[in-house]
Amino acid sequence: MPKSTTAERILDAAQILFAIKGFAGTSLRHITSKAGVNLAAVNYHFGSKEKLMRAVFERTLTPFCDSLEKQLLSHGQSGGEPLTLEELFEIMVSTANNVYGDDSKEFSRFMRLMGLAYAQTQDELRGFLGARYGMVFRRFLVHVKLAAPEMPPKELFWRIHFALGAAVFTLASFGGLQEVLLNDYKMDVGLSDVVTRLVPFMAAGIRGEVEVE
Amino acid sequence: MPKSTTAERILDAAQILFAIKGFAGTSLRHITSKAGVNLAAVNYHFGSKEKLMRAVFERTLTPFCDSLEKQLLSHGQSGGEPLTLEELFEIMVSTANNVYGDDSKEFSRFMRLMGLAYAQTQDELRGFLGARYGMVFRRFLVHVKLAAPEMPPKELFWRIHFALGAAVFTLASFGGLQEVLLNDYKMDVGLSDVVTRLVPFMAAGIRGEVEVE
DNA sequence: TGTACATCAGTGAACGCGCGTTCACTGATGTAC
DNA sequence: TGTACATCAGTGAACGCGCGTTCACTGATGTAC
Repeated sequence: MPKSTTAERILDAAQILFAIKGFAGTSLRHITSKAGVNLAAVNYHFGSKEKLMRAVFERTLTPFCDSLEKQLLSHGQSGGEPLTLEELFEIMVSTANNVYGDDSKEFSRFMRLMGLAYAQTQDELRGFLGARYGMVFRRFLVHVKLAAPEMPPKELFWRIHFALGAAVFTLASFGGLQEVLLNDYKMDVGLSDVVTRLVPFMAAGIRGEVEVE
Repeated sequence: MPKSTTAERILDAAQILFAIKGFAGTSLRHITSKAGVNLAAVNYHFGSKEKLMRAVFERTLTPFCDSLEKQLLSHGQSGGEPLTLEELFEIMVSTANNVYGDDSKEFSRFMRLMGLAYAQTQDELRGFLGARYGMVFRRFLVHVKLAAPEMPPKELFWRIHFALGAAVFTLASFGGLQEVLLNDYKMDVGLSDVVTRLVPFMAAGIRGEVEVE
């Protein structure tokens, strides 16, 4: 029935389990039994658990970053007005939507992985991600600077991370928060609902008056 | 030389290691060897690794939450003007400063633990923290609502989580970001620097115009 | 005051278990002559 | 076309290791009579 290859099945299972239990909390036996493949297949296809984790991140991040980069480049060379903060964030959102479709489960999983990546300062994952995807991030920063030219670089640096934090943190815990809202407020919300609220929040936070320095 | 008790030494070591490597990634042997105590002492004093983790969170969170609650209560019953968003966040900051002194290492560690707690939806830790500290959080929410009375509750719910996300995420990764700033921008920043920028960001984000619903 | 017993803090060694990884092996498919 | 060999995907079983936990034990301190 499943047409996917062994390597793909492993990646699928690993992505789901890493997002739930974290890297150290997920064993290769969990992954292979969920994927319905032989235990030794992980080391055969990926070499080690560590390399499997990189492959999971790479498979998730690469389509998103490639697509985002293309969007940013096309806006950068048109020579017109620089993008506003709202437009920039909307580009990120629509890129994510294009890549992950309307599968909010997968999107949430991706965000949980990103949150985990940040949580794990310790190991070499951060270095790997920085080396692999740092350029896209820096290109994005350039656009943010153009959108808020009067902001001191240091202040802007922090505000961008505040905004990213708000996004990653909220979207990674989306499942849990959705539950709270349903139980305490009797309100059912979708992921797109949150994203729609997130964009103006980030833009307003970044644009706010500079109070120090 | 060390006057602290065995249980305290274990808590100290566990807090540091959990913050760095996460819960699953830290073994009791790491903890006890760092603490310089016998391996069996963890189960003697705490019963299990799981209960040790709860004790770590409890020791870190309780002084902060107790102090915060006292502050909020004293402002709540004075019957004067409701607190502004900035004042509310400043209360959080000054409470944290009072509790953790100016030891930014300890503060960062605390934030990393909070980030980890959010990252781990899976296990029962979230439930434990919700049951133990939910009331302080709800009391804080009441004050936020008073500070932004015209905001629809659902919108406010999300914006508060956006703001918390910005805070937790940034402060948890403070060490790493500090390094980036030093390498790429040749700028050395302290924790208080970031907190000072964080408060207006959160306030501006929450106060921003409502665009949907 | 002395003695018997209880409680407490801590220890050393072992327990079974699940971990990531390795290895010899199978069987199918592709390639060379 | 047939045969020999190489490559590839996958497997089953075992490897040693570190894991959390347990247990019988020690020695110091406290309490009762």
